[in-house]
Amino acid sequence: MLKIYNTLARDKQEFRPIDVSKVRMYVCGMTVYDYCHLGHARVMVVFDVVQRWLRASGYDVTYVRNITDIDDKIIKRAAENRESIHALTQRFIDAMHEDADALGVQRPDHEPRATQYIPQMLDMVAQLEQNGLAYQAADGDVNYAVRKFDGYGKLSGKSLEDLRAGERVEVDSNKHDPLDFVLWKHARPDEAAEVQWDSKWGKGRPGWHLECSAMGSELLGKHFDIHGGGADLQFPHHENEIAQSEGAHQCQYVNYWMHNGFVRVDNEKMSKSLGNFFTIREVLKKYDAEVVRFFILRAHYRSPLNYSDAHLDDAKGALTRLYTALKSVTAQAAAVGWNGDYALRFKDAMDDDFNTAEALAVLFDLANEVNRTQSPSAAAELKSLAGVLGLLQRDPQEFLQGGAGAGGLDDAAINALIESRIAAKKTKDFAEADRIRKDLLEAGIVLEDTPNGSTWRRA
RNA sequence: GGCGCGAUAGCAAAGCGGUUAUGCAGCGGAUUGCAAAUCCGUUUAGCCCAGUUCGACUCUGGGUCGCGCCUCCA
Repeated sequence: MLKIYNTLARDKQEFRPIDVSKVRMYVCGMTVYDYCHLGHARVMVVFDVVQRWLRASGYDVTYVRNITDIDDKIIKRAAENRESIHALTQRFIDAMHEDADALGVQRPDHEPRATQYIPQMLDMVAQLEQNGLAYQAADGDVNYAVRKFDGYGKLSGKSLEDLRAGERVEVDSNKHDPLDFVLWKHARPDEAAEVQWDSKWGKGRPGWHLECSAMGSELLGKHFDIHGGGADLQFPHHENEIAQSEGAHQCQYVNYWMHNGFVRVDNEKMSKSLGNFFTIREVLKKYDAEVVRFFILRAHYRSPLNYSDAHLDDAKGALTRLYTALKSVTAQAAAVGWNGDYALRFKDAMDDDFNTAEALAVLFDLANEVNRTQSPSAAAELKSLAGVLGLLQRDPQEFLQGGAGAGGLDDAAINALIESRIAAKKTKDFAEADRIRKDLLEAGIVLEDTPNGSTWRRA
């Protein structure tokens, strides 16, 4: 039985979908005005694994991950670049897809863009206004009246009084209450027509929180199973989503809220504002994408994850061990059989709030068995279980010999050197054989002699 | 100030009230011409102080330290 840590309950709970065999899941995706960084990579990989595990468990999953393509930062960046909003966002949507594909992240079933759901958002504002939860302020903005919604704070565990004590909320005299948030922003005279939509409250554009509420209910219904995102979205974004959706629809919005932990650099949150971020494509120049995916899945999704080259090197070494086991024994393609000891341990780990760290430990035990017994069925099990996590699906040789940098030895040169070393060994000229091996090692090539000849991999 | 999370061996990172986590690194052995890879064995743990218990890294309370949210953020 799958258990999920539900932020709403602050506890692990047994997962019971609304429809017995179906799971409807929404994850907050990217605001597309720049390249994705490692923090974005974590959300994508973590919820990709959630989605994969739900499917592996037999559920019919509908997975939605939105794209925010209208927002203050996008408008600002487009103006700086002197390009249209559309050109800017399309460019970074394409880049995001490249990054996600490289990391083995499967495409969600739907990737709704905010600008394509403006009518649904306006309907929602109208419904909120009708329910007495929204009002148009003097400046033209339509705001959400937070104090009129009873459950405000139930997700983040904050009370309105506590928030007030924080004194960090900017005072805006147009709001009835400083904690009210914007549903519909009135158009400014200097803003391009591209960022203005007509509405009964005048020209304007949606507030950030509104899109997820509107797109979620449009694609998954007013009440769905799982909503995920980074821990920094818990408040205010997800809290506001609940206020909007439940305030408009008068029913429970989401049953299970999941939040992944941050990627850190030097023990600090990786973020745009701190400027301490590494883009995915930057990291992929140096490390294999599967190594990055493995690095992310090595930690539990709610734990902090420290980024450094040393940690990536460590992940690379660990993944190399798994591929090395598969190199020695051919694994025929096989569906996962869930009756074996390893498979059951793996399943228990994944069912325990997606404990990928534990699941990977099972993979290493299985790799030991493969190395020990050279059993093709054990190798097949290793490959199929890893496949559930989106790992180990490549040809081992390709992984182990991949990553040649520019200027390095190519395969032909390596093989030629190996041939001459074998010739030297035949004449017992070990000094020459060792010299060749040393030269190769200095070029980043590790030789492994086996009874059947020599193989190589990149260090 | 309010709310929340965490502290595990040299590094990284899990489970668990009593029995080997796991990966890397180290040490000993097997194997090898020597290595590498692999296998076998093995050294390093559980922030501090109390309490509960026959027994706590694991539960409870109190400290200390770190991190996050309260403002855009995955």
